[in-house]
Amino acid sequence: MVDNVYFFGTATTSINDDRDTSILSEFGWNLPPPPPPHSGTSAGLLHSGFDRIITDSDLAGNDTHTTLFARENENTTAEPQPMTMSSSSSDDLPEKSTASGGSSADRQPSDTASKAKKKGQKRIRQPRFAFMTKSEVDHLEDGYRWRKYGQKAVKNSPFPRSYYRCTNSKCTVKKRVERSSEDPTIVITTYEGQHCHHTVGFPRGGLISHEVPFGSQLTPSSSQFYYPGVQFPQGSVGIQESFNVSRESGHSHAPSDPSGRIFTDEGLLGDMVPPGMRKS
DNA sequence: CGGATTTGACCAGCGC
DNA sequence: GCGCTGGTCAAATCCG
Repeated sequence: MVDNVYFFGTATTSINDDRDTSILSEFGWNLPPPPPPHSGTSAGLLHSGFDRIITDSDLAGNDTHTTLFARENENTTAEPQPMTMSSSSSDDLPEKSTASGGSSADRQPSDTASKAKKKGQKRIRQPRFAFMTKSEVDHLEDGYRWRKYGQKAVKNSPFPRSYYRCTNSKCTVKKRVERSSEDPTIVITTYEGQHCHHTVGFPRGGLISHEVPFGSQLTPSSSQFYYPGVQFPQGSVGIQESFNVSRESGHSHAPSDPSGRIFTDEGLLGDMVPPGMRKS
């Protein structure tokens, strides 16, 4: 597996205006799919089960936004969850929709959500994001650390599907990575769940995890976007600057937030690193 | 040696 | 009920 890459050091995408963030918030997510570093040209695929896809035209004004993403359609929700998550029984793949395969999770002692489910109850799925990127690399770096826990051959596709879990033990986020059978150059990444932490891996292998109290700002109703190491106020134009970090330097360009405050290195550190963890 | 990956087996949902 | 399929587990293996 490729070493984790600090997202700010690899971003090639920028989001430029309020409209962009409104589009993201339209999806009800505070964790927009991170733009992969290996972006290319966009593809026009929309898998069944997803309600829409964001295209370059949706993000007019962006210079290099080439990733398309969509939230899985929730119309098929079996049991809406009381708080913030809604479930979905549809799949993001072209083939028939299934809600199978979740049973194994019930065996996980740590998975209390699954534990709660008993016979006769459908597995409650967290909302999912899929986005497609033209890339030669299967597993796109997104700033988080993932552990691969499975790989399966997919029907009607010559390419296997890989299953990843967030390495943070408290984080239940999963993602699936597969190549499009229609266009092998397109990587389809599906995220399920939302990170409960900031995880920032640095190019040299360092890792900083910034825990966030569950439920405090993880809900779609929250006004926070989540990205590795930084929180984006919804509608903030600061998102753009936060992305505009050169790959070469791996350092921040001292972006400013909407109020004009400059994000110095210390400011970023202050946001990401508990004071006790900092090295001078 | 510890963590990550591989891979075969297992399980449950769904369609017929 | 049976077979197919997707999703997950877990032991074996790999790797830094």
